[in-house]
Amino acid sequence: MSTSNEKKEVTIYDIAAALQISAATVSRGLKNHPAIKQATKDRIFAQAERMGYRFNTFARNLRTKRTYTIGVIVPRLNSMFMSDVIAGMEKVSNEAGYELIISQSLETMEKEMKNAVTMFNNRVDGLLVSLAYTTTGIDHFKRFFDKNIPLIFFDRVFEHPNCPNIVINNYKAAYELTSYLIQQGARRIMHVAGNLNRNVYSQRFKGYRDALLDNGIQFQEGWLIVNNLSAEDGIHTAKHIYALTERPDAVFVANDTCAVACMQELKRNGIYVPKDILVAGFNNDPIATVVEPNLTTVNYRGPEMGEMAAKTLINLLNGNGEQHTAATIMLRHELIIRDSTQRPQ
Amino acid sequence: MSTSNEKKEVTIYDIAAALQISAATVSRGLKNHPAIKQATKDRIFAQAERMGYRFNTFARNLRTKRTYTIGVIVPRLNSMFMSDVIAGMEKVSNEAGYELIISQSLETMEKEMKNAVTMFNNRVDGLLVSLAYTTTGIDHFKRFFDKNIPLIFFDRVFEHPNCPNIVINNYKAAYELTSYLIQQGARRIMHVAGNLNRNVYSQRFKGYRDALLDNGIQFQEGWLIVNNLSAEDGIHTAKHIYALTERPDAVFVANDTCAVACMQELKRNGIYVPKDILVAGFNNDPIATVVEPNLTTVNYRGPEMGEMAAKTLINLLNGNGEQHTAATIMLRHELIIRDSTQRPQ
DNA sequence: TTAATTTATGCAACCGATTGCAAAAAAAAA
DNA sequence: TTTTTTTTTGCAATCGGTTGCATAAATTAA
Repeated sequence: MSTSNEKKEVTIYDIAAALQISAATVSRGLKNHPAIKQATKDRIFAQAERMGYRFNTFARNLRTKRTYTIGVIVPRLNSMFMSDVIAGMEKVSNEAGYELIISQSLETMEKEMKNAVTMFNNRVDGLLVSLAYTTTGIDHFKRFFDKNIPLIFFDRVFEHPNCPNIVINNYKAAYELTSYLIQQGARRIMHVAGNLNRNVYSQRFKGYRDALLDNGIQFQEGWLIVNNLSAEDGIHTAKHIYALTERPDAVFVANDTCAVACMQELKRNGIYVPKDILVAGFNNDPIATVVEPNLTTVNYRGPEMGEMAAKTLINLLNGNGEQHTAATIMLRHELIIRDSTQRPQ
Repeated sequence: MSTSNEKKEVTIYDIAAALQISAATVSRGLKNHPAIKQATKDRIFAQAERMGYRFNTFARNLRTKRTYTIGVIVPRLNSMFMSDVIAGMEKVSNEAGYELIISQSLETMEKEMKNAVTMFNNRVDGLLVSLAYTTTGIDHFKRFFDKNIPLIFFDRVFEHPNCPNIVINNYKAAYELTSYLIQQGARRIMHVAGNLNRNVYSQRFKGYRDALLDNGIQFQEGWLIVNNLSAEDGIHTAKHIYALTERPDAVFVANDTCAVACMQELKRNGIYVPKDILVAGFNNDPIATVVEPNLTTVNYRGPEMGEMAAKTLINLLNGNGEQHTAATIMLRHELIIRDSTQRPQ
């Protein structure tokens, strides 16, 4: 095993012995317990410092059965949005004395299940989850419910009596965006969605469809494309559109990655945006301002979502907010209009 | 405190009692110890399942003084590169029975120091670090050296006798890229670098400078711009270039974000890439293939770097590789030539 | 059938902080 | 000075696996 030239670890017993007091006093002193005289505390801290003491989290966890740790499971870390979300969570958590354990499901239910087990074994006090693409149910979180470990979904959520949800109003955002496209003169509007089992995509689809409906446009089956919203899917979508005899005059894609890829492939095939077709995305990724023309999209602030999720969880953990734990918290979004949907007159 | 309607936790003692055997046997059985008869193991596992037993990590950690946890500190999570790195680390770690604790320094030394303390208190068995932008020294890792906790730097590294480094050959990559620009006919080549205290930027600068030198081009002080390589810095850089009386005919920027922003701002000011000026970046971010023209850059595979870093660390932890722990491991990179540097004839 | 091996299991002392309760010390009241 | 009250501090059991060493059980050899 490991090179074991580490010297013996210093414990509160060592400090107690050196100071001729009891370990109990040291334990209390170190955590600033009011029953300990200031003078004693000072001596304890000084001695701890002098001996190079480090607190043993495990001994405490073993005893208290709490870890002051929050588990986070997200599909992927590599988006500005997720990074922002996590930064927000970290801020709130650290201020409240909690640590974060982060893991990514890489969009598969299988990995998500493994992550859940790991989190469970690491005895996180609570869990913040945004569901993977392929997740079909949430039985893998049952153990958390059984043990009364609070679980909060954010962004990609699941309706469950035990779980508050933190989301944006995907329905409304899609409705607004679609209405805007109609207002720009579009009549044949396609929608590229992700897995409709995920709330974010089903809600966006519904918002889109209802906007059509409310504007007297009959939704046609062929206008809906469901795929994984990857860049490759964007290219496929463009090819599909290109091959249509009756082409759409606008496409609303449920994320920016796919929208951008689609737009570029359309352009390569001589279909220009926004001249020939309007394109809009969702998320406001950095690429949206790089692609030409710049992409119209929906922005929602990640830090806010992360903060809200962490705050809600910590309130639950501290026993506050039991009286009024909201089932769903909706954060605000904003439509960002750029050149990709500005029909030239 | 928390709603405490959780039932009593099941322990190996409960399993032992139910099966009329000793806790020691249960403990060994659960971890598949060869000294336990298969039949006994089967009974143990079945009983554990039946009683809803969950392993207590803390009791083990307390006893073994190992956590099977690896700490990871990175500047930011929100890049494809970092996400890839972490995916690679996770793969190798999980296969070897280790968990990852990930935190981001958000490019500041202050946060990095805090993260280091957290990791230390969480008793990670080892640490994988890529340094923040503003980090000026590594005293905050001294406690790890003192306790003989292995620390490996990757990408943004620091030379230290105790720490293996996992990097790419930034010098060579920059040298090759610059040579290529010269070959394309460029003679007045600017370089936009990040903080020169970070190896990645100083090495890229040196590679650039030596390539000039070796091609008989005299490096001029004004050709070097040092900034934070953000998008805003890219715009500033473009404005700076625009204002020059004697403009460069090529710019080599040390990352893609900044390169792209710079390119776009140049374009807005009527300076066209690659007609008027060649632009190259570094990293091969997704935006490099979205911007027009597509950006020439240097690719290096994150997963490989993550895997290598984790492997090296785990070898150290397991006591292998002590005889030949390399001080520096260099991974391969590749020059990716795209339109932004193709001078039209 | 008995002795020599091999295999399987148990004993019990750890790891280090926590905390209810009791007792000692110090301060205030009588 | 004695008694009462308030502060401080200590005792000791507890959390739940782990593991060296000893012993019992099962197998094999004699």
